[in-house]
Amino acid sequence: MNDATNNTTLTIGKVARRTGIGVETIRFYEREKLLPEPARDPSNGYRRYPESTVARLQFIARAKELGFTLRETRELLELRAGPATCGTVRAKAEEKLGDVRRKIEDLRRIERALRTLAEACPGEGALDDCPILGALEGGFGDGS
Amino acid sequence: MNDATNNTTLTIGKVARRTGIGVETIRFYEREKLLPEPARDPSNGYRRYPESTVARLQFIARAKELGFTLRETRELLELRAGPATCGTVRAKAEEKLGDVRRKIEDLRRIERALRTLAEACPGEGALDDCPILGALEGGFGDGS
DNA sequence: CTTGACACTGTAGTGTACTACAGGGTGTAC
DNA sequence: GTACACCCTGTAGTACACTACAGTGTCAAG
Repeated sequence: MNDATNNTTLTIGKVARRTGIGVETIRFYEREKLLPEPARDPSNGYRRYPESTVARLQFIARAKELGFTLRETRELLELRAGPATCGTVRAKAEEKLGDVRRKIEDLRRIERALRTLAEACPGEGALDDCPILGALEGGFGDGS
Repeated sequence: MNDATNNTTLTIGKVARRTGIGVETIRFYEREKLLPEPARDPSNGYRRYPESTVARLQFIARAKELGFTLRETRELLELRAGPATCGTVRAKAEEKLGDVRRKIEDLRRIERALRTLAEACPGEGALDDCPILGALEGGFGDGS
């Protein structure tokens, strides 16, 4: 992450506009260790972010939308930056894989229920005429 | 959801133990309209929940883990209970389907990156020896 | 130089989602 | 009757994730 070969760095405001994440939130993420402290412009103390920060922040935003807490997101990001050995990375990656696969499976259930619902409601009609309106329930928790 | 034919109803504590969700949270969900108000035992005013409440609460818990806000969860649950016509249900269900599919796609990306990571780290070795440790980044936001 | 946007640090406040508690009532076993 | 678990309502507090603000410095255009 050294931009010595590429001089393009961004101020915090530029990063914010690029990502739709507020400057205050970006500084918050730095405090929470989701972002590394960026280099500073020596002449004014302003943060200078590498271009890669944009992708990192977009990852963080998406992870939040997928139900990951900030701590979990940080752990995902640290997989490549933290542990000392490859074996540790592998073990942690596989643990996270289990979480991710479960989320996918659950979302698939919701998708199926919603699709069934949409296909069962082709047009006009009272709700009483849609016998599959209970499709959303029973799709969960009981191992179907 | 009428238990006239099935007398089994549950007190709030039983529902809480069955679901792992606290009684106070259950009452909170009722206030937030995620749960309908249950019938009451006339002799003491206690809530009596139908058996189906357990599945409903498990759905709510899982939806939260999947990144749905309570409002979004409520909207999902209201798909079968709210709008007046089948056509409206269909339109809303399809809107939600879009959200769900995007979440699935994003999770798939994370899954792939994690799998790549795990497979690239077969055992011991310094992190510098894992050239794919950057797999997590760049997997997002750019439509790669 | 003036003006307005942008940046800084540190503190305070907001929204969401719970969670705990106070005070009091109910049920059951001993 | 006692003790304890359970229930009720309503209020207050906590955790998480931001978001706003105060006071001050910096930059760039006019």
